This record gives sequence, C-alpha cells and structure tokens, in this order.
Amino acid sequence: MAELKSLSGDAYLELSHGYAAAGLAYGAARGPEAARGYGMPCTGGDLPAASAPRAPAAAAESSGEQSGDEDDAFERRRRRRGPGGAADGRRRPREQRSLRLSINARERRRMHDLNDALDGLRAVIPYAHSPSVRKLSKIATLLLAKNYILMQAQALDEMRRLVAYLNHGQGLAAPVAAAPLTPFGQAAVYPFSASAALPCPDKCAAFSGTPSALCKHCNEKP
DNA sequence: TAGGCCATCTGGTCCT
DNA sequence: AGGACCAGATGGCCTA
Repeated sequence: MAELKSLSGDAYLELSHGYAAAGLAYGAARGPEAARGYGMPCTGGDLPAASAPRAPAAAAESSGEQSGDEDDAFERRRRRRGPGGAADGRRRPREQRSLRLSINARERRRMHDLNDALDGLRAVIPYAHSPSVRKLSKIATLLLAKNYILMQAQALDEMRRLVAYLNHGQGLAAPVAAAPLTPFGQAAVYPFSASAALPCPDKCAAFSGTPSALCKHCNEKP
C-alpha cells in the first residue's frame, strides 16, 4: 500500500487524514451503536451477545442462544451440501448441528475479542475521536498504528541524539555513539532521517552521522 | 449502482 | 477430541 511505502515525516498525518476524513458524518448517519459494528447483519442482528457490547463475564454464548434466522441459514446450507454434510459424517445430524453452532459461537467470540483489541488500539492512536467522525476501519487502524509507532521511535531517536549532543562535553556515551536503536533494539531504518540533509557544521552530525531535526545547525539552509 | 467495510458462517489445518 | 487460528464465501449496510 502506498501509505506504508512513503514514510516521510508526514506519513502518519497523511494516512490519518486520508482515512479518517473520508467518512465524515458516517457516524451520525449510522449512529454510534451501528458504528460499533456488531450488528450481525447476516442473521437479522437479534443475537443478544452480538448486537450489544459484550460484557466480560457474559461470554456464555451457547448454541441455545441462536436465533431462528440462524437456524434457517443452517438448514439452507445443509441442504446445499447434501445429506451428511462436509464435516463429520459419522455424527448424527442433531449432534453435528449442535457442534457446528458451538464452533460458530466460539468463532464469533474470537472475532469480538479481536474487535475489542482493535477498539483499544483506536483509543490510543491520536486521530480525530469524535462522534461525528467515522471510526477508523480495521486496516486503517493497523496502518496508522504502525506509522505512529515508527514516528514515536524516530522521536525517541532524536531525543537520544539531543541528549548525547548536550552531554558531548563529558565525552561520548558509548551506547548512543553506536547505531541509533529503536525501542525494540533494531537498527533504525527510517528513510527520512538523514539523506536529504547536509552534514551538520556542529558536532551532532559528526557524532551520530545523522543530522538531527532538533539541532539548529542541521536545520539551517546553506 | 458499484465499491468499501463489516459480521458471520464454514471447512481446513495445526496444536495441546 | 477439542480449541485456536485462518481464509474464503456470503450477505447487509453505507457512501460516493
């Protein structure tokens, strides 16, 4: 995706703008409940555990809670597959159906957990949180989070360089003099950090090899 | 109306 | 055997 390939300093904001602004008034039209997205459109949305935010202890979804619509859907699919079905032909139909429903419920629960985690991620990504703004899609959430992490890592790197620069009079601190590290211990691979800038006339560029946005010399145009 | 996004169902695969 | 995970299919809702 193009957003990921361009990791310029504004990549995060560009992505945020592109995805978040695309659906203004979406939330207002759909309503916050609908925007949460657990409406279960396939089955008419009348499953209690699916149409409302799931209570932590209310994971007691069982096959007994399936709606009549789901029964119909099951029957339709069963007829399409023919007698015996594709799963386990040795099971009696009732037993087989009960097993299928419990598997479905488990999968539903798993996806709800995944969506809860995505909601948690959305909550900590800085973007326009507003009832009138459509919530981030799943893919946008992941891409935005990735770029945000990269941005934070870059900022941390800049701060480290600044600290090293300020402490330069007392000698070079070995850990900082080495290749700049991300919080995860990997070498920084930001394509936007150094290449375009000229060497700093001061000591920061000579020191780290990478001009710093926090250094006034690095930002001076020739 | 087409396309995007989503929830759900389903069968397959892997792991415990 | 049962559960977790995954990907494909399906159908609904919404926006441009």
